[in-house]
Amino acid sequence: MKEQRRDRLRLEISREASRLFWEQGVDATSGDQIAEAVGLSTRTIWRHFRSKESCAEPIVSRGVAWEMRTLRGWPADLSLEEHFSAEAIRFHREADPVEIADNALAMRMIRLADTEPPLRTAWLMACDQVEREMAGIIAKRLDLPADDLQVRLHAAAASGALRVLNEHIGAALLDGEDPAQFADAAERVASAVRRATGGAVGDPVKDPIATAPDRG
Amino acid sequence: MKEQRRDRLRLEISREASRLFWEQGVDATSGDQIAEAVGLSTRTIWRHFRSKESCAEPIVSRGVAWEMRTLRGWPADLSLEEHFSAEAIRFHREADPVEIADNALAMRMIRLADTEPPLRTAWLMACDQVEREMAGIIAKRLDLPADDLQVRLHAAAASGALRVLNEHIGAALLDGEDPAQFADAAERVASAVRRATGGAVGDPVKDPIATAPDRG
DNA sequence: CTCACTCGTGGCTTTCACTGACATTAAGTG
DNA sequence: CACTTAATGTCAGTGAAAGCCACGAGTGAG
Repeated sequence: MKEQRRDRLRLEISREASRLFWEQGVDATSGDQIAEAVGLSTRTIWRHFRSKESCAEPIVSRGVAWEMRTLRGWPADLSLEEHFSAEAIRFHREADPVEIADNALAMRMIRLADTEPPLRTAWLMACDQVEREMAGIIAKRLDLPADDLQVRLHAAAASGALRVLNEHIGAALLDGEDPAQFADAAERVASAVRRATGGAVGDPVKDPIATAPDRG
Repeated sequence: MKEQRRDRLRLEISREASRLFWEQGVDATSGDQIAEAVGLSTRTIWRHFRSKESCAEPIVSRGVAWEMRTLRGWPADLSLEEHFSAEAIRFHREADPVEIADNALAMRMIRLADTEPPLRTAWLMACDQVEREMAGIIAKRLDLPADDLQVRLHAAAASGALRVLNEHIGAALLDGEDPAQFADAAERVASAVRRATGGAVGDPVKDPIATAPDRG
């Protein structure tokens, strides 16, 4: 089965499962219900997900997908603040409605994770993946091996901060707070990462062609 | 049932479960086996633990119990380096054999968590608890509410760093590395926390009676 | 002491998440 | 069209977890 098609199906299942989890809770949602909602047999659900809770993983991962994509494309000659702000502006222009809907669903799952232990494990596992990927990005940026202890410490601290910000902003938005209040989310993430890594991650690692603007 | 008695029983179950997990793997260990090893009925096991994997949680938590106790007793007028080093020395003098055995078991579980996803979730959940408690400690120290965003960011970054150090040192010890190599573990933890919080957590928050020694 | 009451536990039973083995279908290829 | 292959469906398990009821040990009141 094509990787792409497989992932799309997993995402489709995850959307329905997340919706049901949100509407009636995790415990009250059975594998049969998920299967029926997607229009597949129950057996097929278990072929694509090893557990009921993990059905939420693809949607939950999408909650940090933008951050990860942005980090992966972080040019060596830009500060984190510069890059994140620019990408955030670009995102607001090119926002894909499907991605926005998935994001809202992801926020709900992360919020649910506050009270539903099985979902919290899914969220923490997703953040664990983020941490591993971030270790790779930081390692490349600092020109160190990916399993270097210092790199792992930076990755853990930075991804921990990223997780807290995601939980905080998501919860606030679900509580009906004004989204404009988080227009500076990119700067907040950047400064949190910079602080969590003691300044080791955040600066340009290569001289830009032109002089960089000051960062205060 | 008395809190204390209940916790002791949970710990007893956890010891046996962890031993079986280590000896024969998580999948190969059944709830019945755990029950038989402790001398309780299977039904009672499920009354005390919501899942098979979570049977490892109390032992896993003990892997960070010393750090948490030490943090809880961190006097306002000492730096983290000073306090941790002093406590580490004290621990080496007063080491309780039972605690040492539990610690070894905990290290094995954390190592197992590398390859067994269900145990990894248990480890991450334990670290999540550590983070929450650390948030309380940091909040008190900085005289801020426990749900303050900055406090949560510090707690996440600090507990993430603590987790990585635990994984790193535990794995090294299990691989037979010389324990003397980690004699400076306390300083490493302290400096990692200090760095992960941008220096916000680590300094004394109250003038000591006498002048504090320098910290380099 | 003893009756009543609570609480932790054991055994039996059920539910349901999840798996293995095999049948079936759909799509591609000659 | 027959043949292959991959994806899904069907059905009968397995085992983790929960419901239910009963037992026995403690405890306090009378």
